[in-house]
Amino acid sequence: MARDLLGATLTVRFGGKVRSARIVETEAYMRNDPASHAFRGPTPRNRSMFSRPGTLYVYRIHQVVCANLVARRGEAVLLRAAAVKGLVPKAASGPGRLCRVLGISREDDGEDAVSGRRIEVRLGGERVKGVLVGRRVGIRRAVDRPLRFALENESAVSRIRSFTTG
DNA sequence: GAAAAGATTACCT
DNA sequence: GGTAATCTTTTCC
Repeated sequence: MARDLLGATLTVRFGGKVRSARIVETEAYMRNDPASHAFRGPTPRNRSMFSRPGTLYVYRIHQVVCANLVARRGEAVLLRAAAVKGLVPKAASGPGRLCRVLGISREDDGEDAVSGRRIEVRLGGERVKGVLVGRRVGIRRAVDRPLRFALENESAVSRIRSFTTG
């Protein structure tokens, strides 16, 4: 699903406005994955990660928030970068910047992104080409698993140098 | 209760 | 390339 979300459209509704973005970088956090927030089972923070597929899991880290989409119960995809319509490419390069520029906050934690009240993810439909694969960023455990995905030739992708495949 | 760690970012050299 | 800022959650006593 992390792969399939590349090229998907993420739409967020503010007050009266709509901001739309193309997802260009993701990471997968799986079951039995020591790097996953869900590894040690449900806690108050990661509760929504065990909810239905399509649920948003939004958490705070340092000074920022990051957003995930639940793939299966206990597994989620971190949205790392997107190309936002009408903004410079680097505006949403990185999970914290992505949430900031799209107005995603912890109040969105647990919301459904498929039926889409405020936030909606719509898959592109066609299979994208030129997918880069690499190690996940910023983790200390399970660092070697190839669970980071990004689109080639997208300047919104963060830390492009660290990819191993592509 | 207290301490440590962290799916980051901005700014430094 | 490295590190400080900053604050919430988890874990441990």
